[in-house]
Amino acid sequence: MRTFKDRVREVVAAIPRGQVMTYGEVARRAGHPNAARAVGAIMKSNFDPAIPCHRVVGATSLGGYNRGLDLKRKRLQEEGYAGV
DNA sequence: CAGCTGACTGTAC
DNA sequence: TGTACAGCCAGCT
Repeated sequence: MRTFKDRVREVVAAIPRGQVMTYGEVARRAGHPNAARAVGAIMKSNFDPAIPCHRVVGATSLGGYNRGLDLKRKRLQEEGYAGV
């Protein structure tokens, strides 16, 4: 039984380079439209380098990053994200 | 098993 | 335009 967490990890890992997704979008893609908070809580606990959690941003803010928000911004800019 | 926590989101002032 | 409040869900203790 894949938990919501596992699906979120898959969804985030499937985000193409240069593109970002909001917590709400990820939650929706994972099957839970209103579980944006749960997504954030999961990302926080997830230190797997295979998960580009820096591509997950908030709808009104950048959100956060377990390895340093500065690194997140840097990566997004390098990938071509103009939302910074 | 029940309660608390959190990288959210949308609405209201 | 910016800040504050309430509602929402799953994971973890």
